[in-house]
Amino acid sequence: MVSLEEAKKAVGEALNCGRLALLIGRCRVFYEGRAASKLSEGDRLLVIKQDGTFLVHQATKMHAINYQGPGSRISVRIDEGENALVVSSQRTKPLLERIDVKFFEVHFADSFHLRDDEKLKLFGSERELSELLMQDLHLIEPGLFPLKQESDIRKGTIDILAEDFRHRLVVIEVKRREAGLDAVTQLARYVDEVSKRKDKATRGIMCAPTITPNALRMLEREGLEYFRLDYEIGNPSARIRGLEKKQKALHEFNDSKEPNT
Amino acid sequence: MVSLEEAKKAVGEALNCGRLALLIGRCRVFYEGRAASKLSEGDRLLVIKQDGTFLVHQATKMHAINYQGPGSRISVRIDEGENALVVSSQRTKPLLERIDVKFFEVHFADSFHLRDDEKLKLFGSERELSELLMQDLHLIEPGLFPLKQESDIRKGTIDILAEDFRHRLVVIEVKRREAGLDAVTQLARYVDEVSKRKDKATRGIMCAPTITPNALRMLEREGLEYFRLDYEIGNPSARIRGLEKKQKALHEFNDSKEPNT
DNA sequence: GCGATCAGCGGCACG
DNA sequence: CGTGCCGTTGATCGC
Repeated sequence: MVSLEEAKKAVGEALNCGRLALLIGRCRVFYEGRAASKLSEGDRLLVIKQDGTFLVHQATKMHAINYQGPGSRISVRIDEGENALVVSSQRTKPLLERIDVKFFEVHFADSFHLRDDEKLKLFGSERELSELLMQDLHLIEPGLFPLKQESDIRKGTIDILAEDFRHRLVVIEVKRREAGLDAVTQLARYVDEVSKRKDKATRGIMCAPTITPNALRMLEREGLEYFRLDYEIGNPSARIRGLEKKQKALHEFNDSKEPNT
Repeated sequence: MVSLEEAKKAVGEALNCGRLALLIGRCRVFYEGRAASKLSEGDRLLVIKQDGTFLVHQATKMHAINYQGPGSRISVRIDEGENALVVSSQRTKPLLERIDVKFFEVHFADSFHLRDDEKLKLFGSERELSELLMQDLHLIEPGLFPLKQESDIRKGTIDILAEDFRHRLVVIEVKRREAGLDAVTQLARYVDEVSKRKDKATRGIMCAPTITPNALRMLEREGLEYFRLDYEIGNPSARIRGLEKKQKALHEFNDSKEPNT
């Protein structure tokens, strides 16, 4: 158990010296900003980082139940009337937003200096897959020629723009995980834009490890193509293992408008 | 400073008693699963929750640099050769994923019991706005009649389905924040689906506090409508303040295909 | 359990 | 600065 005064001192020290502050105690939480929330009394962990990051964690779940990103202004005061320690975070960045955490009891409070100059090295991002695929377009089909990667058009950003052996434009959308309706809609939007802009017949290809049945149905109805993208994540980088054209069998179109005769 | 043995004991105790564990120290982090990552030596905060949540935080930024959601299996061992404490988290849920945090020095390690039965009460969600709007459709235009909220169609979920005074179907998409291209695409998808399915002329209305210029251009080209949604978040609930039809002036269509005659 | 969408999304990279 | 979009997205809700 820590007195409210001691806890206040610990947080103040963290703020002054640019250190990490940790607080554990029984509190209520109040938030108002883009949305609003209330959380009644209970034990929580409060993490305050030197950049203004402000995280209120409950005992379970991954995400902080209330939070504020870097850049928020933090203040501490003791509410004599309620005999509570109030830690507040305020920012003005997207909007005026504030969080108040009112501690009635503090079980732990301290500050720590974290020395850390390292940045995470991440492998297996979509960008990385896209770059790999860019160099191996023949995996999709022979004669496919890369034109541009990350091509900005008005309706968004095309992962890969290519040309096939018949000089048709090909828009390729790469997904590192299962493609859903949103991914198909995205691809359709790009194909639409490119074909109109260039006034050329344009193909659209979705490359993803899997695709939901619904999404595949819509994709094929829109005249787009799906290739199953099989990839492996080595530690220095990812590697494309295979790429296989997939198509629904005709009889699987069981809700097609045309009967099968 | 805490000895590796003591730190191991603290984590073990947390695991046994279903408590929250906090570890601060100099470590390396290794992750492999849906992606892979490496993080070289530095000071970090490790949070382990009773539900298996596993968070590695650096000194800045909101998000944990490496993480694992609830349900992961945690283990601790001391690597005698390297004289390090290795805390690992493994799960199999979406895939086999593991994180290893190798501590060479531990500055702090303890476990805490958090008693907390409360759930966050959040106000101002899209669902809430949608419900409010459902009861005030006349704010959009007189004679608009609500048919259904949260209507599932094959291509997704329609926020509000209504009928106007001419008995045309109206698909309404509500956004609590700025509408972008994706939101417009989504609405267009629903309108397309509904009009085909019911074989009726169908309108599409986007209600959002703001809309990006790009999105507005695309929306109007698709023949959809935008209403500026002005709302306020009181604490017990949100309130719709106003709803105003917005339309681009003709001269703003500077890249329209048709000249203005 | 899968599937689609929301999130106080956050964060990044490019115009 | 906006704007689009990825994310080891996570979390929720409806089927």
